Amino acid sequence: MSVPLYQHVYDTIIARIVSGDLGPGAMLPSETDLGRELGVSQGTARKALTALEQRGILQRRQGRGTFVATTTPESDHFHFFRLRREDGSEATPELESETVTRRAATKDERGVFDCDDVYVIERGRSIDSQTVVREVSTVPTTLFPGLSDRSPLPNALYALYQQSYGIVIAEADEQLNAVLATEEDAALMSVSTGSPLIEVRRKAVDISDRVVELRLSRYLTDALHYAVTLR
Amino acid sequence: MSVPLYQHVYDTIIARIVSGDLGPGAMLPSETDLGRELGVSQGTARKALTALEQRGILQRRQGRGTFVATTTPESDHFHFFRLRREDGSEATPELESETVTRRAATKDERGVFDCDDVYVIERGRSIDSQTVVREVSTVPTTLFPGLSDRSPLPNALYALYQQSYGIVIAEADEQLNAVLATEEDAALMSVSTGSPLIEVRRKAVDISDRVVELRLSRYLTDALHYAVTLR
DNA sequence: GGCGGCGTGTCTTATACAAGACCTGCTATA
DNA sequence: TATAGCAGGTCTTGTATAAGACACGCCGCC
Repeated sequence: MSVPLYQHVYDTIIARIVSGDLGPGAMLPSETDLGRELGVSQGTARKALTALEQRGILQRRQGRGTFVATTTPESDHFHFFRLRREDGSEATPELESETVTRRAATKDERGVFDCDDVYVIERGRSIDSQTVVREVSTVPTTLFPGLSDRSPLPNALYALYQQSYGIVIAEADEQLNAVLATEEDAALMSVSTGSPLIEVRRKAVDISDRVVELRLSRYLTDALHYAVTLR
Repeated sequence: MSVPLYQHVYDTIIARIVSGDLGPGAMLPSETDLGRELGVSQGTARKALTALEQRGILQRRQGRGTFVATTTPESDHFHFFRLRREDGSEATPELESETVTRRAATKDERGVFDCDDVYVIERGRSIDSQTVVREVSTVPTTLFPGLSDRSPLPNALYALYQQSYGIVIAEADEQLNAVLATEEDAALMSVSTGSPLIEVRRKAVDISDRVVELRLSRYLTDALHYAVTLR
């Protein structure tokens, strides 16, 4: 018995979510039923559910049941969108401009995506009527067929990924640098060239550990800041 | 019975660590003994230990025992120091300059620290022979008596906090902005005035949820970046 | 509106065995 | 004789089971 039983339960649930068998918001069987179904005890099923809950993939409510976490534009969006106002409040960005194009993947992209073509989503977004975000997302066409037909895309891309493609983002690795605004930045963001910006390179990973998106963002942090908690 | 039993076990262990009863690296009683000592079952003690392990406060090794996690300068330091080289490798900063002073707390500081006086630690740190970090840490004198006598302080402040004051940092809230280098920055970091920097305002919280440090850092991100993983 | 039942997750206990780490002592071998 | 190495014993945590008491949310019945 090399892999523990609870790991099997864990993997099974992940597989069901990835396959679309369990959609966002779907209710899971009770711990007892799940255990019986998979041939383990309630406690073992519970252990797997607890682990999935802690990864944020499931939500449990006493008296109600266990549900697949829903990436609502409001709640989960701010997990991966870290800009906050100075008082710490969440600021919902508005879509200002968008272009979606398709092109051949670069060698690097082919390495992470294992795909020949990519969609490139360029967007400008504003908070409090000030354009403060400029970002370029790159996703493989194999995982997101027909994405360009859906333009304009919703504000919260990850909610779209989940609802329309069954892809649940679980993790995002970000690398931040301070840069100076280019003329292009300045034109879009209505600041002067040479203003300081935060540039973020993101690698987004879904619950089955595939890299599903690369993103390059530039944030204007005059009235906002990038907030993060380290534990 | 409003609070669960495992919570009591959890709190007891935290209290023992905070009081210095359990120092870094100390071995805890076995699950069985701990349970017997606190009047709960082994499984309940285990639940508390698991929660503490997940918070990174304890380390368990099968066959060995359970230990208070040690904040080694090498391992845990990088939990809260996020600068990385472009290839993602950890870069150990060297202390370039340091001054420790004592002054009266501002109104804001009094609010978070509940203390009249603070120590202010100003430091410049370098990576790969290039000064890239300039930071000002503020800590309450009540929690860190005699801190100024210890100057020069070790590179990893949080290891000092733990080893000499029994204060274990559990969480750091950071707010990042892009700024331009002032003349002061430029002089210390050997870059030209107006270079883009990342400014970080940090609030460090220990395991008993006290704010124990405020820190303002400026990072030069030409050859490095600030790396973070969102989950 | 209030009460009670039912289904859910939550907490706690008890027990058993598996697996890793360490020590001790025996034994085979040089 | 000295010692390397193996076998067992015993400590630890890790995994798994079963069972019961409890809390919460919901809904139907009175």
